[in-house]
Amino acid sequence: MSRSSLDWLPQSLREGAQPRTLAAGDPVFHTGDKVYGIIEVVSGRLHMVRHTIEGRAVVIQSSRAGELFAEAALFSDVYHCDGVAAEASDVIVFDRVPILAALRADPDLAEQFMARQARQVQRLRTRLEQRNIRSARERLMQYLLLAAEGDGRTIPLEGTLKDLAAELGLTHEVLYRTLAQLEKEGGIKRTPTAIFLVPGNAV
Amino acid sequence: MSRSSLDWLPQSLREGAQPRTLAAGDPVFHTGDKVYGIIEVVSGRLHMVRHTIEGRAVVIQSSRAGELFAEAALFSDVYHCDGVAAEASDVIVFDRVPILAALRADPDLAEQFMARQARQVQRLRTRLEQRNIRSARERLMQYLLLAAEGDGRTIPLEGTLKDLAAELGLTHEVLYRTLAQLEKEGGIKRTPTAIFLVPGNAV
DNA sequence: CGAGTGATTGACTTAGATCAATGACCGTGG
DNA sequence: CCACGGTCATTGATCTAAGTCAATCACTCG
Repeated sequence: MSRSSLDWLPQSLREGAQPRTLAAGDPVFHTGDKVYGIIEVVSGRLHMVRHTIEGRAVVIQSSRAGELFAEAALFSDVYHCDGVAAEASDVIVFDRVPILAALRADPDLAEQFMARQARQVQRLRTRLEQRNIRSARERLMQYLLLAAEGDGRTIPLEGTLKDLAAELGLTHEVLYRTLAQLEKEGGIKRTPTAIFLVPGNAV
Repeated sequence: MSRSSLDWLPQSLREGAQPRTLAAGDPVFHTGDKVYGIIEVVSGRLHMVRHTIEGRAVVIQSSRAGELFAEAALFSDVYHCDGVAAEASDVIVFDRVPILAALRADPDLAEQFMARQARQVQRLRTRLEQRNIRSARERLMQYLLLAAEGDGRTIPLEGTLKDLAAELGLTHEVLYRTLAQLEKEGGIKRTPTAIFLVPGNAV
């Protein structure tokens, strides 16, 4: 569904853009930096991170190959989060000014951009909703149900389980335990790269 | 800052719009309904609600006088949440089609709309970040610091404390206790309509 | 072959959820 | 005008699930 999701960016923009190669952990911007543009992820994975008062790092957004990163920053002066490469990644940097100009000039482009932002908002709302589920088990199940691919049973694992724990707002230990328990009870099956829901074992 | 935030909607759109008066609890749309348009809140307060598997209601967005409600739905076919009036409210309903047409026709309007959506995204991210703070006390403090008005000390209370508890993802009991404790320790002062931070008593 | 990290499991603690009860404060209808 | 049902605010007692600390094993990367 979002495989080649950037086809809509006009060729003229792609030409002025700059490719960069990042190693895992490389920063792409810091909180407070002036916004220079937005980033397309060609391969790998970028994370948007904030730090709580207690120093805990929070992954706020994760963009994978074919997705944009930090779109919302287009309309800000400075970044409000840190951006880092979660793994070795190739990206393309689009300068801010030409993008904004293109959005003004091309209503189709603008509409698509708005539609993406709207989806982004809805996804964030969904995540927020998830967080209102207190039970680790139910939270995880809710996530798995929503994250299941077309067949409704397969959840491919991008990144590590630790990342998943962070996204769910759980400690990794609790996630491991809950997964182990669900597996023992037959609700899910696991491989290193995916989780499978076993139909008929919901709750 | 967001007092008269809807001035940017062109007069032509306002003319075709329909006013409605809502009593507390009145629904404005249900999950799965076809999207008919977006809503401006003239007075009162609208809530976007979802229901978790366990039947708990989650307030996902709250729009107050002068704000738009369910903008993100413009680009969807059906609503993904329930919309209800949190209190007696006056609203104006803008039909979907003319809004979309106006956004295509007017680059300024489109740009402003995109900027709003971007802010929306950032606000949601901030809320998500808040949820990663586990301690009720720190979560509350973080909220108060961010929600403080210009003077950096006053947090006006819209709605009930129960609503605030829901927004923070805490039970109301815990919120009451935490507020009581903070007050006892001198970190905050309270009136029925506002909370005041006492400088020099952070953390 | 270490150093670093992820995955996993055990033991223990605690903060927040839950259950429960009370008083204040509506608004409303008789 | 007042009694009554409803909700909010508040506080106490108790419980439990998630967090925390800790140890082990398997990998991978240089």
